[in-house]
Amino acid sequence: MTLPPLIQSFVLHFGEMGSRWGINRTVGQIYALLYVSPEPLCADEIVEALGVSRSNVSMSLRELQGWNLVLLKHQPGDRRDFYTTPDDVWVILRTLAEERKKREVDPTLSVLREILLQQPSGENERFAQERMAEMHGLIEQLTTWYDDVKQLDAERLATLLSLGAKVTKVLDTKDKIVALGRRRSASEES
Amino acid sequence: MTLPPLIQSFVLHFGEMGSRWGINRTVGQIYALLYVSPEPLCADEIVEALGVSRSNVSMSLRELQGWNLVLLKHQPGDRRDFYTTPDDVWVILRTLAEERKKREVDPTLSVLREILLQQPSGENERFAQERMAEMHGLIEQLTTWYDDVKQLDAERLATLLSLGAKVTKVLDTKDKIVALGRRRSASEES
DNA sequence: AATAAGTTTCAGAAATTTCTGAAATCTCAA
DNA sequence: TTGAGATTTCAGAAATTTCTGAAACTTATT
Repeated sequence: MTLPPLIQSFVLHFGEMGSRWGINRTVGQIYALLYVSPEPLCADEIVEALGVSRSNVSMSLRELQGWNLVLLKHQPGDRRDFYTTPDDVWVILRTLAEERKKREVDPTLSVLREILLQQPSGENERFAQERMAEMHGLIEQLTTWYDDVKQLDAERLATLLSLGAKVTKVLDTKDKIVALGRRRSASEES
Repeated sequence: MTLPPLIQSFVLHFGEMGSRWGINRTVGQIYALLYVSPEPLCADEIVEALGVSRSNVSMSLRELQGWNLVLLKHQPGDRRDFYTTPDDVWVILRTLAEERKKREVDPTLSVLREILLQQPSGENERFAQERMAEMHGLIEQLTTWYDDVKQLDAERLATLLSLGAKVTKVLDTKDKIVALGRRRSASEES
């Protein structure tokens, strides 16, 4: 691997982190490399930069495509495939969230649903089912919220984010105003 | 492994899922088992239930303790350690979020910060640093939001969740009311 | 201090995952 | 149709992770 030191640290870090997520080292490194490259890279350039085998790069790129984390570009008059990452970090975040949900949350949700349909035999199973129902409920709440929020355009999302917990303050204020309005119209009626 | 079928499916699923996260099969299975058990279990009961070695159970329990995902209980007059999971699913969620942040996000943030302090030499490094700054910015926004929101009590959190994207509607309404208020006081002034 | 009941550690075995090189396949152009 | 340039596949090698059994350790009790 022969990369500028600053880029190399980044790439190596993503390689390490890879294993904490479900992805492997090479996949992480390739992603990092593409992310910081000004121009799309072709497979051989990646081989060169990271010092791993051609076939490994091929398989890893395939996996990244499965995650929708890389884009394929073609240079006119060149038969090779060139790869980049989407350049808007928010887009990347959404994709990541979507894919992780698909792989990590949805399967669990469907296993839970299936089990909850069954008839428990015995007290232990009954109790277990109750616990699973709690878990199922929580996950469902979270995914509903997520499905809802992911529709928002970047701007509103940013507003919400920067407000953070202050949103509850706004909610409180609104309640007060509504209450005030009610009182007012009540007194007007009398 | 000799468990009621309904519980067995759940435990096995968590074992499988385990590997999609960073945790291994046994750790996942033990967690699932404890989660659905009405009473705390001791190590030997887990060995019995899952059919894995005693030492494996010991190491896995240790790892779960590292994640703060299990609680140690003692029965009076019994020297053995008994384990459970917290029973409030919201507590579990918070713990999970906290620990994953610590392991997956914080290290990246600190690597990024470190790299961003360095002086880029050459155009490629300059560009890479810019990209890293974008990533750093996004992560920082997210963690600030998270640090903020995690303070909320369960009730408010639930309200926020169930509102979902509707929060923005409330925000819009509030803006209108404020605007209205401004217009009113402006006309009073004139 | 000896013992007993329990837990942890750790070196190596077993299993799994990742990576490679060689061969197969694909695809466009002549 | 052939061939050159490129990508993909896949069987096995290499590396890593997980799991086990045996030994070491801890701590309460006699």
